[in-house]
Amino acid sequence: MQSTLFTIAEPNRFNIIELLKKKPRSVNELVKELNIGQPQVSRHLRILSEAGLVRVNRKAQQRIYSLEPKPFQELDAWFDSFSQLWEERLDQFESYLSNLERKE
Amino acid sequence: MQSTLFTIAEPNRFNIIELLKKKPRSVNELVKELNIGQPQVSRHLRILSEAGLVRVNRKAQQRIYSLEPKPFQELDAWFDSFSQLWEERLDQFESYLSNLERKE
DNA sequence: CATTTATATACGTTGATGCATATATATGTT
DNA sequence: AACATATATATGCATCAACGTATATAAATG
Repeated sequence: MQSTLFTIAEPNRFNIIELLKKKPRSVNELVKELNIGQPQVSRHLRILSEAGLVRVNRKAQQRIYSLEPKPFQELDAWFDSFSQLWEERLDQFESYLSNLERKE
Repeated sequence: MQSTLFTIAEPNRFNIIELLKKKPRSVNELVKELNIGQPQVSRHLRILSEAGLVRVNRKAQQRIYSLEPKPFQELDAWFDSFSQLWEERLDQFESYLSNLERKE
């Protein structure tokens, strides 16, 4: 799951993911919307594919790429586990407030 | 927010974050729990600090590092935006099911 | 079957990043 | 003030990953 994060963090791959989140696209569509060459797009798609983040569907000569939900679910869950962070801080703030009250 | 992701994706920084999530720690505590040298830990903490992911509190010679909640909240929200992915798939599955029923 | 369109791969170059070693700074202790 | 502890920074080196160019494969079309 940590390697998933690494894969997503690369700026171009991040942009590809943002585009694919809206709707599946062919390689050429991605090339037009990004500012990198076709070989780079193909290469990043390959990396995303090997990481299990996208799936491919053939349509004539085109390859239509779309996002694979599972890894994103996992990361979503991981980031949820940080919610304790701000909840604890809120608790601390509340006990600070009740201390104030006691003093008054 | 994308740069935040990039900062987190580095394996050692990821581990540091996992440790700090449990509780704040001094540099030396982190050094003992990770398999890298003190200068590297300090360097990664600096990067995390500049990215606004951690805060420092001095305690004698020690520097106690802890996580800053905001950026994690942001990423949590970003990954939530992917939930549409699997919900849509679920919708498709459901309409597929109701199609089956109609045919029967 | 030759050509066009769509995509993938190979290769060399370059820039970024992490590490180890050495050193600097800051605080505490005697 | 001298020394010890805790942390930060500087530097040189090695590795890795992304890019561009060129080329290969695959499918459609005339």
